[in-house]
Amino acid sequence: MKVTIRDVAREAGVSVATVSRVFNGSGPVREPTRQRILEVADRLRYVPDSTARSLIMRRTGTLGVLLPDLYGEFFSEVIRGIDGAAQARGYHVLLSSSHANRNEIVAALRAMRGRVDGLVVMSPDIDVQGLSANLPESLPAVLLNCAVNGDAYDSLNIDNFGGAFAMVQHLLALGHRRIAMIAGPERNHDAAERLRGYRAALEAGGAEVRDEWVLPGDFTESGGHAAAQRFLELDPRPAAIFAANDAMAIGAISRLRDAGLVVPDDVAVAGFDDIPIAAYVSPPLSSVQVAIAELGSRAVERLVEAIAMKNQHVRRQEVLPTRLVIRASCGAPRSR
Amino acid sequence: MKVTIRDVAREAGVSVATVSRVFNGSGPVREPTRQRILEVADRLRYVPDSTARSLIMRRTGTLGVLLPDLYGEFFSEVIRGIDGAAQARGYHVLLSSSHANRNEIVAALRAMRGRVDGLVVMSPDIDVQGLSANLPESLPAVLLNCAVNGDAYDSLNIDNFGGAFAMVQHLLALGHRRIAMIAGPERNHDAAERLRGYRAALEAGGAEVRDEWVLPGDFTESGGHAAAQRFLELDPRPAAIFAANDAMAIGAISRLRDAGLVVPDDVAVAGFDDIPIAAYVSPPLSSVQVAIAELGSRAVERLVEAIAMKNQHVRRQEVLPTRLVIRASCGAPRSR
DNA sequence: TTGTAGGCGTTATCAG
DNA sequence: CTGATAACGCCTACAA
Repeated sequence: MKVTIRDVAREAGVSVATVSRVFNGSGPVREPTRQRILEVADRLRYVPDSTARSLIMRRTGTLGVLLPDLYGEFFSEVIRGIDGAAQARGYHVLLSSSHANRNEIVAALRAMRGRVDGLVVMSPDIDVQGLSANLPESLPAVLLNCAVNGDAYDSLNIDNFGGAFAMVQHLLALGHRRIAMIAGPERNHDAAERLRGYRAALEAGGAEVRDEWVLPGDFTESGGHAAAQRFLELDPRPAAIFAANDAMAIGAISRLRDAGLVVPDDVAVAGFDDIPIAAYVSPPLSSVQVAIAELGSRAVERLVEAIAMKNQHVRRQEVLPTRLVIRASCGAPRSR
Repeated sequence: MKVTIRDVAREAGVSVATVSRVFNGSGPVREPTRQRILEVADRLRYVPDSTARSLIMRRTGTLGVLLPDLYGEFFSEVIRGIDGAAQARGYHVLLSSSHANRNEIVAALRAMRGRVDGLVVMSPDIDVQGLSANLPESLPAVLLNCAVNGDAYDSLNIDNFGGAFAMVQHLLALGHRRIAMIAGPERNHDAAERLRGYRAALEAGGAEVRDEWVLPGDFTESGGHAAAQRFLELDPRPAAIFAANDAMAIGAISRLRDAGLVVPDDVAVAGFDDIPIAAYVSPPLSSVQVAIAELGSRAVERLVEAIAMKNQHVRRQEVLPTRLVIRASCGAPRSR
């Protein structure tokens, strides 16, 4: 049978209240009594039942994390950041990932109700409106990479627009005039912002903007590969490609190489995210660096704060800066 | 205030027992009554409190997952497999990752006690013995990639030895006689097995085995990069490199290229894991494919089974097969 | 078919 | 300082 606080109390010759006080540091307990209780508890291998605790304390000590169907290193880095920060603050992490559409997110959200003290929700799919209807007002939450409209939620975003703008600006400065883009998923917020940054930079630089130069993609290597295929059929063919993320950039480079093109001599390529592997591919990939792990840890910090404040705090919309990392893949165009 | 089962009962003019029966499908309830209760519950937005449920039912509906400090795509794939399988079976996933040493694993293990119905533990660090002392006998568990000694635990392993053996055998068949290896972390079980497979294949093939050809590594790209640096200083220099994982293989290729060497013409390279990106790097990387996501989902399947059987089932030690994926990076040596 | 009442293991509020 | 005892929200015999 399971050993409960009663067993310890009986064995130590005290009441359950005293045992409880010892384990919670609440209320005073005479030192000898304390020692005896601790000794007995240890001998009996007593561990407080966390379920019973959360029932009466109305606190689970758990943070819920809802993630979409993420790929590769981005996913693991975000989790690493979240998990690390949560552990540091004494919280557990209840993870639910691979949610493709809103219905799945909402379902997962309901399933987590009551099991967590707060929620980190990453839902780059554009419709957050429906989400808000299913987010209990009482449950603290931090939104990650969402198209957040007003100041109704705590949110954390990457500076997608600024990063894309800066990278395209850099490509222009290198002398590339015709720049294609491999876009991210249709309804993805990050993807949309990066596309917007691309367009804005082209306009600001007085470069040509053509719809046919925006190739559809899906954030995967194979998607980038397929997009590069379409790129090859373009006429005239742009001199550079800006991919909405690194995975697609790498997939694209693979296809270009198969076609006998040399990056960056024939086509310059740049990505977004600066995943760890970007520095090691061939040629090393220029990218827009975002502190992925920090995105996760920062979200947890904010969430824990919101929980402590019992939601009586001021909601903030934070935007994490990006940084250009220039490597060989976007080298200056072949001089002529 | 929170809406409880009592509120629903009162509002519907029945007892809490009936409401409970409706929500659990336990016991018979007259249809009209059922409908009325459901309607009231819906209107009141009643959701059963999972904490109270698990307290009395002695079941949390949650699976604990303990992972070491994993890198990149391997990590995300395992999680994807675990999470998917858990969701499919109606379980939640409590994640705790980035555990470097045994102490941390043990601490996380204690912290999870009582919060989960079972445990998936991945602990490739060689000392499982200490782990067993801290695993409550009553808690079902499945060990992943552990150096499991006997049949005391349910376990799941990759065929590290067989995969490494097959790949090195393939390199030998291509005509490479001198083959170096970039090893994984010192105390890592998978790494040790892959090294053993490498050595066995060399011996079986009558090829030379030299300790200096085993370069230390740590499963990261930068580790592979550094190992390749040491490889370049070898004299005579082997014609091929077998890296204990893909990340290191990619890091190594990067360093070789910087040195002006062409893969596979000057040096053949092969990796292990076959992470998704392996097919898209330059040159495409030959690797040993393991169904990473399946490793995770299979573990969950086994765990759920163990939970259902209340640990009264026969423990099994399962080994997942690997498959050689040959791409350009290990092409035949330059003819001469 | 439905209701009553006794826990599940803790914490918290009072008295003592 | 310590001990009863009432919640916390729910499930489940046992009765009716």
